[in-house]
Amino acid sequence: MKYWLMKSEPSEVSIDHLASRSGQTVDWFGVRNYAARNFLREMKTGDLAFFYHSSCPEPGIAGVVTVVREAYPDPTQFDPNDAHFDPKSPKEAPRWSTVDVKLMKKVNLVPLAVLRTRSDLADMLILQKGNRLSVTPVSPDHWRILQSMLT
DNA sequence: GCCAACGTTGGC
DNA sequence: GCCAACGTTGGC
Repeated sequence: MKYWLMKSEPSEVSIDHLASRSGQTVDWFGVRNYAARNFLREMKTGDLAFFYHSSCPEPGIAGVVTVVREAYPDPTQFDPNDAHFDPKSPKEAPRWSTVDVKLMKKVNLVPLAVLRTRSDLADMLILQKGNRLSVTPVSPDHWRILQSMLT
């Protein structure tokens, strides 16, 4: 089993949106970056991920989710009315994938500013300068450390 | 709103 | 294949 960190803008899908959905499940639509997409395709049912709020007043880890459906074509790439429409994505070989994730637990936000104070987390991908990947792997060590910080 | 960093596009 | 231009991300 692997560990991940997945960014979402709370104005699009927040941890509370997820909690209020039927089955507390949502599909991770809209990833349009090849490196992030490749990580989505590596995910297996049962993998765990931190749900991270980005591009908002207080970015940070807001919850834990688990993968309940492995990668399948992201339907929004074929919808001309969707902001994530990709006219160049071939129907027979869809460019973009999504997975379904289910809420495990909501936690008290662990702010990015706190993550940055931790020398034992300094090499997390999310904390590297210029990192913009919306889906990143998390090492078992980092996962364990972060678990102990969640309340 | 600013801006650094990065990814993608497209001309050559 | 190079690289300039452009668009996007995302923290601050």
